[in-house]
Amino acid sequence: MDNRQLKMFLALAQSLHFAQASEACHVSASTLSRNIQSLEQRLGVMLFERDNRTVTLTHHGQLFVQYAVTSLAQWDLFKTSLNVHQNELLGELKLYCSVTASHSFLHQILSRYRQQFPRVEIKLRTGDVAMSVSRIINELEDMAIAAKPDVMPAGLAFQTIGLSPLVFIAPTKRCEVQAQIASHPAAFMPWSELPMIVPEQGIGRKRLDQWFKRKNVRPLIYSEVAGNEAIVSMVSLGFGIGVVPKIVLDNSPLQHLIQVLSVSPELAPFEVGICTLKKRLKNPLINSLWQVTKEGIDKN
Amino acid sequence: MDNRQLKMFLALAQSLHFAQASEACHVSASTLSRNIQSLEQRLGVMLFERDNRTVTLTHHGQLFVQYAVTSLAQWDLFKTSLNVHQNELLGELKLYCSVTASHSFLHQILSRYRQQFPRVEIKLRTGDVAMSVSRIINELEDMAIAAKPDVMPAGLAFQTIGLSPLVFIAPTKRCEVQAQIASHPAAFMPWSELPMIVPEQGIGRKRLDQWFKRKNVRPLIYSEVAGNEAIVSMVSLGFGIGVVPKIVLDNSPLQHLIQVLSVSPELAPFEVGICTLKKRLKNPLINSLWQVTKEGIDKN
DNA sequence: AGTTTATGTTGCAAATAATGCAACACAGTA
DNA sequence: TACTGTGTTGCATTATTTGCAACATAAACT
Repeated sequence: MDNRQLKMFLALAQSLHFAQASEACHVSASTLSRNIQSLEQRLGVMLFERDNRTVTLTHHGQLFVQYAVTSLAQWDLFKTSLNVHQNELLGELKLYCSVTASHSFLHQILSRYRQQFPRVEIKLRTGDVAMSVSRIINELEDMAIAAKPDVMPAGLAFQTIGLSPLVFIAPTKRCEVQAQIASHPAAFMPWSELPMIVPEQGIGRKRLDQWFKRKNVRPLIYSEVAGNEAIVSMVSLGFGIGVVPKIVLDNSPLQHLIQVLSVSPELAPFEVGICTLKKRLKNPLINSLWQVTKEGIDKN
Repeated sequence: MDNRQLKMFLALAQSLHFAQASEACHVSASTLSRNIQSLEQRLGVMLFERDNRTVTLTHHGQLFVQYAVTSLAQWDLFKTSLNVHQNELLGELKLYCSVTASHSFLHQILSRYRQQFPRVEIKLRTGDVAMSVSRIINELEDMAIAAKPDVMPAGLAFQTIGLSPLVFIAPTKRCEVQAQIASHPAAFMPWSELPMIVPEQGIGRKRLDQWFKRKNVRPLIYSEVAGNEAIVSMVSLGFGIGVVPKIVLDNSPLQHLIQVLSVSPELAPFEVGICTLKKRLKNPLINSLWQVTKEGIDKN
């Protein structure tokens, strides 16, 4: 029937555990539950036996596994066969993203992409993620990995790839800043006296400004820099406190010099995705990466 | 991917005409158009060549026809195989509907149903369609063909099968009523002087009452009867004017004695469907007919 | 026994997506 | 030129899907 539903079914058939399967499919347990119910209703048969403690496949469920597997395989097969007949998509694609994104999100996408479209030359340019959207709109790039803007510019197509919490970071090595932090409990941090390293622009900056405003604190801005990696560097050297998406930290060789501060309220997470101009989605080159990305989201 | 979309695609591939195909699928042309677009986008390939005058399958489209056909066939196959393993659903199903419905809608559904579930005994009872819902709610019947109520009673599952305009009918043979009608143009019909044969209760009655109220006319009710077929009889005999769903007329052996009056505004059409209690949908017997009905809707 | 933990399901409000109408664009025809 | 037939698109409406929170249930501790 519907591939998404088949995938959910298979995930559950494999793990026999709603919570795990739902996580694997990036949906809530209730969604999974209701999708299975709908499948069962359409087939007029129970697929799983659940007794609130264990989940097991019924006989019909086992048969349906076979169906689901072959059905999904045939879909993949067909799509692959299209590529063959397409005589190899050829051309070049200008892609922009931050250093971090190139290590994490982009890497998995591109590796899949390259298998399917080996003849497309990817021109990858890295830079500050805050610039992504404007570079797309000005058509300096074909596509970009970007943070989801709070208000989506008209004509921009955005597809979320993942979330990353936005966290406060501080140096761990002994220094003035570190001393200030160590001498106060988290709830009484003297924000107006702590030097901040803040992004020059972009979502991170906006979130931070709002956060301080809400706390009614005027921050002490030590310096404004471009690029999340730069923030990590500055902070690790003891210049002050910074704010970066957690994923930047995870990929940083400097992470052992950094500690995450717990603050309240937490900052809203960073939403990372791939974007391009809507009108350019018709371009086969651009569409190809767009589609591969879309499928990549559920496949892990 | 999604069966509904595959069916739309095949319908279009067959007729090569959006308007026709969309009608065959019971959707608007715009819906069909957008579904095809979405399919094309997901595949990253054009399936049809349209030049605003003609529609033709592309090469990729032709390949996709094969895929779609086998994919749908396999789904059907699987569902059939379930029935085999189900070792024949067995039991009896109490079904209620009007005489007319038994001739039209129900007939096609039951013929398909019987093929799939030959061992289920259908206890069919016919009667006034206006009684359907109450008989269901009181569990006198398992399922019923009914007119969709204006406000759906809680716990009632209703699935629309088709629409039928609600029309005014009058006798064609020479008689007093016929003379009155013939002597007035449609726009100046003397409604307060024409004898009406009206349904005792049900949707038809409500619609009619509203219609007169809106026209600010107090109708001359000659008699109140139960059952649309009864209305046709009375009208054909010259007792007065009636209101019935057009489908009743189409199936009546008396239709040559009847004329349809055009009125303004037209009455909202009658919505016919199958209904049962929601909680009873879990019953495999009831569910089986429910599902067969659901699939029957798109298959013509 | 009583509490805690683990797990699937359901009510409900909010977010998303699908739909049809009406307007539009475009190309033959009268 | 006006008109007709055809597919597409903007937009408001409707229907569906979703996730959170509350619930229900059963095992495992204490």
